[in-house]
Amino acid sequence: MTDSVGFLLNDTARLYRRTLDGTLRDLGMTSLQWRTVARLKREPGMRQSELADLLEVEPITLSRMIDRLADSGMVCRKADPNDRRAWNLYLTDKTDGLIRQLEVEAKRVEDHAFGGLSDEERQTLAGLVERVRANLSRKEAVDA
Amino acid sequence: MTDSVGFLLNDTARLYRRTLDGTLRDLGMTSLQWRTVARLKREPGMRQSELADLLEVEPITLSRMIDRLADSGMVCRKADPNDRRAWNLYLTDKTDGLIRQLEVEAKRVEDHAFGGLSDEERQTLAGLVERVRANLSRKEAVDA
DNA sequence: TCCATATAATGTCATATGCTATTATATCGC
DNA sequence: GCGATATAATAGCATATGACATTATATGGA
Repeated sequence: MTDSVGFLLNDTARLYRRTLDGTLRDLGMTSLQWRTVARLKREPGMRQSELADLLEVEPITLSRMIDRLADSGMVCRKADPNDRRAWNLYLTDKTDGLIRQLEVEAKRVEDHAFGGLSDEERQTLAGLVERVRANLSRKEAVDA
Repeated sequence: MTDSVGFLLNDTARLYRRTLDGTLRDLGMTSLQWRTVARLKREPGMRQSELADLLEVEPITLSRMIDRLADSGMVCRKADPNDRRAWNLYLTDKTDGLIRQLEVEAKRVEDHAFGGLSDEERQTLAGLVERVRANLSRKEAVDA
């Protein structure tokens, strides 16, 4: 089992995450926090339930994560004008510098990880991994 | 950031883990538990500290994990004959059937994940990922 | 309209994990 | 051999997360 391509893929991703988490910790953020911020940057105004779904955590987990990010002034909640049960989430200006730092660090880790691979090899890798991802995104097939 | 090869690799591995975790949960095991059992199968008699190091969890975390596995009769601790501080860890006969089931399920997930890729493509993928893993295993280079 | 059901968010409790400290034992330098 | 230091395992406490329950609001059917 530990020699399979699946194991190799996961072990590599684990090393990747560990490396990135280390640099993130230096910036005072956890992995879930930066995923949260990165998503909000792409798509501001999301509801908590949408974001929790995208990040694949429970709504209550995201709720408390947003509490902390709001306490530290990085995220703000605004009442959803169309649904009084819901909040819309936005990044504050305070996060701009932090996000730039994160992008620099993420780029640094990526350069490290894919160092020595030509552009063509990177594209080949991306294409193959994308096909694996597409397979895994098809829910039904595992038990088929 | 979310379009990079690094993100793709991690997202794919995350889907892979999630799929496997789902089938493991049906067998009543968590991801850490099956990693623990798989390692012990490969190398019986390890000390807790060695195993914790391999699994990249804190010794206290593994200590409690072994408590639970021992309670359920899957692992047993034997006193290390050469070091009275240490335990040697062994799987019990009870786990044989479970490990076979795990291997079947792991194979099923792998077939699902890599379906549609030829043997040649799988080898290409494995080779490229292995080079990425080798890069990430070199600690020094991220900040260089 | 009004009731049943669904949904958004959050509180409570249980569990898993990490940090720090503690105990028992081993190893190293003299 | 003996004291200082290192190591194996574990306990106490703090934190992060998930399952379940609860509240407020929205939606759909009679």
